[in-house]
Amino acid sequence: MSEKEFPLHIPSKYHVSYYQIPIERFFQFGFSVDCVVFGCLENTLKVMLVERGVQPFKGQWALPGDLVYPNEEISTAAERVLRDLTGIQDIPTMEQTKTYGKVDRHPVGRVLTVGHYALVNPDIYNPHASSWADNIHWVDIEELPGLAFDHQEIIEDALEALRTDARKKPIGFDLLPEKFTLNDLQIIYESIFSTKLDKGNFRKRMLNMGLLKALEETQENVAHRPARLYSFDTQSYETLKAKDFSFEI
Amino acid sequence: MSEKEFPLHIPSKYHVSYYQIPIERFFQFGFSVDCVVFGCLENTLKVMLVERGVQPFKGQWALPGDLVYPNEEISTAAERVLRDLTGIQDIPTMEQTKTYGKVDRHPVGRVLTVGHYALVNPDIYNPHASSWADNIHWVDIEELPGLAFDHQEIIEDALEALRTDARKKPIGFDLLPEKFTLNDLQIIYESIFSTKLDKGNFRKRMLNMGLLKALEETQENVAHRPARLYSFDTQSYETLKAKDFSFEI
DNA sequence: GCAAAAGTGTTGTCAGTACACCCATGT
DNA sequence: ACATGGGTGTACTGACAACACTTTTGC
Repeated sequence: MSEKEFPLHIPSKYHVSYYQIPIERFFQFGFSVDCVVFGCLENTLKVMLVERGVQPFKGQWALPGDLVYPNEEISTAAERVLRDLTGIQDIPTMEQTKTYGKVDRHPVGRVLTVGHYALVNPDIYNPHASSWADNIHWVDIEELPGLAFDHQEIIEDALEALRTDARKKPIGFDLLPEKFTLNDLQIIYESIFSTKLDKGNFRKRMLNMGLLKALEETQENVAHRPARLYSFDTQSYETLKAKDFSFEI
Repeated sequence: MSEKEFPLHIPSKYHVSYYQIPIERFFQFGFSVDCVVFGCLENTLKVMLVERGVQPFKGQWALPGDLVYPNEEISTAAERVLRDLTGIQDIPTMEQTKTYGKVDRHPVGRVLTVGHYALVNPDIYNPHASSWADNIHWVDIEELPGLAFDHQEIIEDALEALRTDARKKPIGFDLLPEKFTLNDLQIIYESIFSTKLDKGNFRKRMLNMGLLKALEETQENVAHRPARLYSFDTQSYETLKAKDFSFEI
């Protein structure tokens, strides 16, 4: 990308009249996006952290994030960050959480950042993590290291947002591969909410909702009765949503 | 406020190395806050709108909002907007909702805005509205006029956030005066969720939660049996919150 | 007395919980 | 055979919805 694509288009057409201050003075903010990427590895909810390759905070652990280009949409920027990191083209879930703008949060100047959370499934993150293996780590949400900027706070808020959303929308499925067992699903929810759930009751609720398509396949090579595999029934979800059905957990 | 308080402090210490673009280029964003102020008038949930006094969109209906000063916190800016408008010093509820940043959302340049919602009660908004009477209106949420910028969308999202929060936190009380009847409270919730609720069941739930202090006072000069007045028991709420009690409606 | 809204009580249903039990597979 | 997790059934309970009823005021 060339410098020409970054014109400095300071506006001058209007003035903020009430204080007699030229409006250019208000156009000196920097602006970034940060992504809290959740994944489920080893039956635990983890967050993707990177080692920063640029100043400030070079070498420290941080969330994947970047400055936004002057002509780039917020959501596009967040998707770009995640795509550059993992190669994912279509991110199933990417939600804005909150915006952080403390005057002194960035040593370079006044930089606001828009927090996001994303959910990725094992089909995706396994192959691609290796290309950046040195500086991408999946970290248990209970064991976060010291982080650059206010990224600790951003993660905490993202986790809260994830928990709220997970009660109302079937986003747990986005953390699973295409085919999964009911136990896989239960583990996801136990991990998100840090609780234990009753097996029988969990199964009944999930199956009664009509969002699962039972496949003919079962697990293989397990030292116990093999579990049936299911997949998320997107079509059924869309029809149910239309009739003011609501996912509740 | 003088111009001196608005220095142009373009940073130059660091460079974004991966594209060889000087970091100054990324510091050309404008940044504002917008407030969706909810109040309950005539037993209906309303939103405060203002007639814009400056360009762009001068003369059109819009949300109260303003550009943020380079050394001002986001929350401070939102409180300032509301204080300038209503004289309120301590806003009981002011929550960030979402950030809007479409490239073309502002005709002057790239301006991001952080949406907020605020709840105000009749004790406050009645006296102060008159000082700006010409250009402040309370509008029924079902009957919004055409609005400047993307303010329609900001209101819709704020209403959704209000509804979500109102189910989990006792914020309905912030829309009421100090002393209120159970029916007043019921009307608030009916208005927020646009539904009808059963009187008996609503009373039972509210009283059982232990968040209401029954006063010795009753209504006066009503053409029916006068209702008992209640106030919100802040102290009880704090103790209950500590024991992982959760408000649910 | 009557209208109007405050305030109380009763009943049935349904969803969630706890928990016990059987089933199929690898070693 | 037995360990392991998959999968099913039952009984209890407590919250909530529906609705009928009594009470207190002004006119």
